[in-house]
Amino acid sequence: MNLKEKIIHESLKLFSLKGLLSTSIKDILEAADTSKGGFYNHFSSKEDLFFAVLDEARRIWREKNLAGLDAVESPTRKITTLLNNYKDRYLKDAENFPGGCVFIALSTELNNQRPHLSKEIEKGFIGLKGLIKRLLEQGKESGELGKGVNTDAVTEILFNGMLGASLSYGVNKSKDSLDKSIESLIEYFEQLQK
Amino acid sequence: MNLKEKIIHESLKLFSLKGLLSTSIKDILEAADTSKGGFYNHFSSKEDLFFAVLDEARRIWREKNLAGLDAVESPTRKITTLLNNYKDRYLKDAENFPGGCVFIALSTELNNQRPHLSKEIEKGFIGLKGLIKRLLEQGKESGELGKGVNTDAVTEILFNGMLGASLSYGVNKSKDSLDKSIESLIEYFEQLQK
DNA sequence: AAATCAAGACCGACCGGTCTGTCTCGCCAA
DNA sequence: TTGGCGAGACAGACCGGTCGGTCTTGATTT
Repeated sequence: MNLKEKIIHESLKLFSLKGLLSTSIKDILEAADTSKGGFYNHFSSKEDLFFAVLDEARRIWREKNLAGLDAVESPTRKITTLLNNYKDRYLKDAENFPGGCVFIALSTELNNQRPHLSKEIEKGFIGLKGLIKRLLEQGKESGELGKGVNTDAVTEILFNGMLGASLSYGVNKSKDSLDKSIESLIEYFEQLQK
Repeated sequence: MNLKEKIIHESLKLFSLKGLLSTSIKDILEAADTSKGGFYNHFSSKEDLFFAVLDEARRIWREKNLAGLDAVESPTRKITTLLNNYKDRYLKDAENFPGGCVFIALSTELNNQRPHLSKEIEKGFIGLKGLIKRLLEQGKESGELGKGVNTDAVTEILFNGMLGASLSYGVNKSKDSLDKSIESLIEYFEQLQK
């Protein structure tokens, strides 16, 4: 791993712990064991780094959450797979996200102070919500979900449930509690398939 | 409103917008139209102010969310009242919380940087979760909820749903979306009562 | 020799907090 | 009634330290 990648990786961890604004360049330099010269050789500014970190975070998000999704045919089983990935592979990934979901940390921090940055993060949320809704509608078409199911409402509950679970996990750091949160969501979703 | 109250009130707004660490004393002085002398005459430090703001935020939270709850007898109707209060009286209260729920802003910011402060905020989350669970169990006793209802799981969904809805609202600022989030939660909860 | 990379001194701006000084107002004595 | 005084409220200069960012310098690589 070269210096640029190391800086991105360490910054990702720090951002997940402290957000963008509370992470100083000095923090990053110490974590990556380098200096101002080393840093500004690869990044033109902190904001430049932010976008690089965001790209890497998105890549990891997909890698963790979409793992094995293609191998599953059933849309409803894709959703439960996603939920389990989210719980076990993503949120518990303390190597990359020691402070919890970096998107939540960054979006709550930047919403009202750096709208142009938080807009970038919002795209990911919209994407996830869209994915859930698409899968639900496919589940309806395939007959796995009854025609009476309100896909919009279920999307809301699953999506907000995932966000809420992540937030709770950030606060209480309890894996048991996280498991319960997501398992409750899965239980709810499976009830719809009867 | 005297200066101390004004500082608390303005700080509450700023904390909801930018959190504690990103709000500078200078920001507060300008918002409250005062000076260092005025500020430190009433508060010994920024942390001292933090606790005063937290107290006030909790008072307002109760005032908004628990409004009319005593007048309702049915435990399940208490929950729907709470959800509607949360949506209409609390989250949309831009006067006190222009940046959205201040507890979420502060807890995500402070979780990993000021654990002793975020512990204080966590108490409120635990309290809300406990309230929901208690009401659900009362609903089970009174027969409004079937005996097969898993109160723990429903608590998870309602609580995380509320957090997720607040977080989403912070990101997209859409009242329509907020309405949909909470209404989906209410719809889900009412399904359980059949 | 040229290009690349990293070290760290340095810059102006801003941070939370301290301290001195000024002003106002209530209290009490004459 | 009035003059003097002390306490509290507030203004803002000032402190050491940290912020993001720039720039010079030197070492290493090709």
